[in-house]
Amino acid sequence: MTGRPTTPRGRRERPAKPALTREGIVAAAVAVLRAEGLDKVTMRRLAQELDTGPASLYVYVRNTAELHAAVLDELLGTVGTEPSDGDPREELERVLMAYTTMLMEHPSLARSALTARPSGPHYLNLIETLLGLLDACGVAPARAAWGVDLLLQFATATAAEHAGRDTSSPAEGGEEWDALAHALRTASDRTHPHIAAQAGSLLSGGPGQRMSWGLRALINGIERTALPD
Amino acid sequence: MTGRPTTPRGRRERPAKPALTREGIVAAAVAVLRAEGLDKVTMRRLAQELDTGPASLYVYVRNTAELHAAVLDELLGTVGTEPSDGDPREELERVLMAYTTMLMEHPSLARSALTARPSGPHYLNLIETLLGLLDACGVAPARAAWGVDLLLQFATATAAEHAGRDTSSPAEGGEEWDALAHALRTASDRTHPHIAAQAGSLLSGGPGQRMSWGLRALINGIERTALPD
DNA sequence: ACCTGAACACCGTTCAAGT
DNA sequence: ACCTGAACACCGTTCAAGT
Repeated sequence: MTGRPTTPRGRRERPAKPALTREGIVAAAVAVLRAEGLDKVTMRRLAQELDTGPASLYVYVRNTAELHAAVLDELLGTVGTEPSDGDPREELERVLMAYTTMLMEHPSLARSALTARPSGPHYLNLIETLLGLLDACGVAPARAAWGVDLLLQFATATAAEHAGRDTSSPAEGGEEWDALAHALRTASDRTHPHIAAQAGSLLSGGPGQRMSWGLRALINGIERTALPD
Repeated sequence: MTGRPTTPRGRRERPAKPALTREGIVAAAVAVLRAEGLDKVTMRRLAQELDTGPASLYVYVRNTAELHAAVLDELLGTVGTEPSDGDPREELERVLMAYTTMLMEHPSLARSALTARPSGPHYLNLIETLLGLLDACGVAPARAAWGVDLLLQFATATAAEHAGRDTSSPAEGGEEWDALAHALRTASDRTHPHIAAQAGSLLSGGPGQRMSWGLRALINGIERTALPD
């Protein structure tokens, strides 16, 4: 019974408890996010994963919100931002759809992103890309600058709305939404004539159609609306 | 030492532990929200407030998210929805500003609202009002129906973005935002030419101006963008 | 049916102490 | 400087048992 000494010289037994770094923490966070969702990405859980105590993480990360923002910037690396040669409007739609699709796989991360915006390199690249595309669409630069905010907010919020619906709790979020759908469908045309008349339209369209229409409406609005002096 | 009998007959000693009802729970939740913010509106805290155990609340409320949605619908009662005679565009802006302003006093509630939409009477009234105003602006009914979603999402998300900044933690959220502002200001014009050129515009404007411009852009976009067939 | 105590399985963050 | 154990002050939700 000599096997498996508890303090071996060999470096291969375990990854040998890698030194704690911000990158290591973020990488572990991304792994836990992919495997089990954002609400397992907690200080305590990460500490456990990295074989230390939660207090140690606070040397590298200010708080949970900052950690989530760093995770999002990391995932943003997935969203392609290579320049393209096609119609800039279509490209704009494509990039924002890609961003939204990525966030929809982690809707609770989208929720975080609304409050704690990332400021990492990938997020900057995304902003740069969007400004370039709006410019290519002929939108005045100052409008484009404010417009980027609007577009990113729309994409983020759209993804955030799906939190609770998809991954973690298939029941919960769905029921809230059903409650609203039911209320709209059964609204009295005496007290709520417009709702009663438009119930069909209010509930029509899939998420993709809504998103796509919303983006086009936003872009149309941005290029036509003058900034305040 | 006879004072303060522990089981008095008089009904005035305390409010006599009012019977548990959904309304009572929501009312207590609103009170706690006003006094101490949403993150004190917890099942445990409410139970304590109502002189019972947390388990008892689950008879009337499915979970915390549903409770928060009910609280929001309650607060929506504050947002005036009386018909007006002025310019419908201005009125539209006024109503949505009022909605946003209300939510900004409780930004974390806005965050909840993005996921768990209310479906109570006050929310329905708001939708009805918005549909009416878009109609008065001459927007085609089906576009108005999809547009209401866009407008409410924008207003809610704008309020939600301020969570963490204002009430609870004056430091935290501000620092995240500063990080982005700093990154934009110092972006290299070699790698990020558009950002470098537009840094001023990207960071200009107060929340009120941004909100107002965003609403106008949205309305312009909504009335000009055809629905998919 | 309604209500409850107690338990299960967690959280974020801080701080004094160690190395 | 970096790292840690332990503590403080909480959470949501469920369940078996009572009335």
